[in-house]
Amino acid sequence: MPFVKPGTLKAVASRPGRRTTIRELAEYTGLSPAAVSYALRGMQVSAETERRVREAAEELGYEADPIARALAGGATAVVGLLVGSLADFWNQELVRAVQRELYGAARSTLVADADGEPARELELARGLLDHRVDGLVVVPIGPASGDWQSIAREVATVTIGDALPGVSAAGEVVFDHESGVRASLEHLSALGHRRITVLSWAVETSPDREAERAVGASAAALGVDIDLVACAYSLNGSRPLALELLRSDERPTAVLCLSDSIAYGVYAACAELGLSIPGDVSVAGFGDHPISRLLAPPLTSTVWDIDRTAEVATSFLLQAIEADGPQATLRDVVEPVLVTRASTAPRPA
Amino acid sequence: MPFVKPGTLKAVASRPGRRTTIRELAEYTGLSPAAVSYALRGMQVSAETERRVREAAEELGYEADPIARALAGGATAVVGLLVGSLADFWNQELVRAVQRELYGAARSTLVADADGEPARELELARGLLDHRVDGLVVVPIGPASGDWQSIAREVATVTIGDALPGVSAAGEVVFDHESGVRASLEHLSALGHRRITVLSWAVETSPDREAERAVGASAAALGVDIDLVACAYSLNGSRPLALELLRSDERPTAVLCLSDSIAYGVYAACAELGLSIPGDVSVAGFGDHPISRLLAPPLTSTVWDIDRTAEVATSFLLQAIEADGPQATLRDVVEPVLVTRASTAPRPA
DNA sequence: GCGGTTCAGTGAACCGCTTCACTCACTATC
DNA sequence: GATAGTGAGTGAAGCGGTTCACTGAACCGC
Repeated sequence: MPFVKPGTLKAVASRPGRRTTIRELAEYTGLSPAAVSYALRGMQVSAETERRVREAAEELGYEADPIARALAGGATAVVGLLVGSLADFWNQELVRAVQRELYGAARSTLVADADGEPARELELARGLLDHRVDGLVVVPIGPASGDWQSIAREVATVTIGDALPGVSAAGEVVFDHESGVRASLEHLSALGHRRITVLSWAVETSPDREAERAVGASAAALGVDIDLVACAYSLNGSRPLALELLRSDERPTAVLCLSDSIAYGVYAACAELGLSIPGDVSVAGFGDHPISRLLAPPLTSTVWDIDRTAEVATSFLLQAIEADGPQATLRDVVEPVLVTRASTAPRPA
Repeated sequence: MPFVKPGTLKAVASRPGRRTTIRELAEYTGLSPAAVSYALRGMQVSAETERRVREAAEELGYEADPIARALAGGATAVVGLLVGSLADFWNQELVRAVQRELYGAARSTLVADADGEPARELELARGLLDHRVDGLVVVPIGPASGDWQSIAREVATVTIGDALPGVSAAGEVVFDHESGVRASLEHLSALGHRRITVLSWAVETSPDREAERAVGASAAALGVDIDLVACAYSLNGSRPLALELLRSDERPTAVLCLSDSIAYGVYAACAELGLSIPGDVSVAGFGDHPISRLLAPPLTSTVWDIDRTAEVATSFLLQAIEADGPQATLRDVVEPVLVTRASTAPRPA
């Protein structure tokens, strides 16, 4: 609480050396520390006592120490946020949005960044647990595993984007990747593109992901040729790859990037090579970061509503934390909306 | 440590229910918990004992519990990162960069976002302290105050961007705003602009900031008219303001935005109003976010090297944490580099 | 051979909160 | 009217480290 709620400041600032402890509060109210502890959490005590304790807490500016509370097994009001890559702009926005929601719920955020390496995910998650986070929000990039299951059993866990199959998380906000991919490929196909390169960060890390499977399925249905290529998750990561790709003899006429950040790298590469978008190559993104519409040219992309995603995920998490026991998995599917802008155009003759 | 260092995973995963404690390790080695504690931190014990303890720790997969350590007054390996606004893209990148540096130093990050409200800063900083962060990285937006001084005394604090005057922080990575502003205004002035609007997020929150003072000084020297306008720190915040500004009868011919994010809002507004950049209005940013060069048109901006800033700030912080006592303030000045791109052009006739 | 250091290691208190097991007073039950 | 049952509150034992004050042995020089 103190981390985010008003009122703290004055109190803490006015302490001479150290903060008020529960024992002092107990002494002040003439109760035992145990009673105070219960009262503050609204358990076991009479209404009258609770009122008295709260009043005293107010007067003395008492705020429970999150660290002590954590050690004793209580809640910390800290939530862990584990993202696959902070270099990805969509994820950056997500962090902001989740942070904001959690601030509203009087909780702070321990952020961990797997930096594109799936192998780090579990390690980071464990680290978050070591810090006694009350809950975990994960944007997974790696495969599910038994370790995840055991983590999900230990702490309320909500996934965003892809679910962790076989893991009974407290909540899942999943993207309907399949329909997003299909819509994008249909769009490009309708523009006459027959050879499309799909750049995905997940090709190697979780190749059986829905999105990648959808690529194959849609391609078959549409009769287009697809090159599915693994690509780092960021502007700087995708630029070199895009350069190589666009320099090759068999340059595709269209590139679908499974993240806007990747598309930005393609833009940078095109600029370097003097290629025109969409004159020489059409580019589509995924996620629709707020900046994408401002690019030259504005990027065709698929909207995954960041604020709503964060809001739903947070609400799932808070519900799970309150419930404090295994519940049925809360689930929400985010439907994509394809926004066509000037970065995609009919295939050049 | 466990948060980030390899080796943890196996160990922790293999625990049946709970992790190894220092007492178990003591029993295993035949020493007292105190000796083990000292040994693990390389104090007071013989080399032989230290070796034995480390070996045993390895075998048992022992990792100190950060929470218990924190309560007892030790280090947590958590660093607090307080930014003025996570809605600002430059700050988002900074968070990523700092995170990355800290990961390299086996530390995790508690992120707090003042969301553009200076009044929240201190409260959030206090909250970070409650969580016993070993250090604090602050990108301040509000004024300095005695409270900051007391915080800086309690924990190693490094500021980025603006310093907190009067506060003896452990480190300061300051931007040479003055020279950045001067270069930008000279550039616009040289292009013939005589009425320039400067959009700054700091006008109200810290009006005596160097950057804002520099605006006045440079304007006088160059003989241009300046409107210094307060503006929220993000795309969505600046767009409405920009709309209003550009719709007015006295539309400026040039806008200098003291953050690229603000410039993005101006871009969005121009798009809505059908105004051409730089045909109708020249726009310059500040910070040079990696995306700025990809906009339509590419944004003239002032480079503040994010990765280097993060690197220096982190190294200052780590030095201060190691030193663990008041030292002289470490200081680094980041020099701006103006990059002129297509968003600025001669004043329309 | 003796007082004085130094070094390695010990025991116990403590950080501030939670919770278990228990008491005590009071009410409901037969 | 004795017994069980309940609700409110207490005491003390943790949680897993750190650290202070202390002991015992080895070493020092004279």
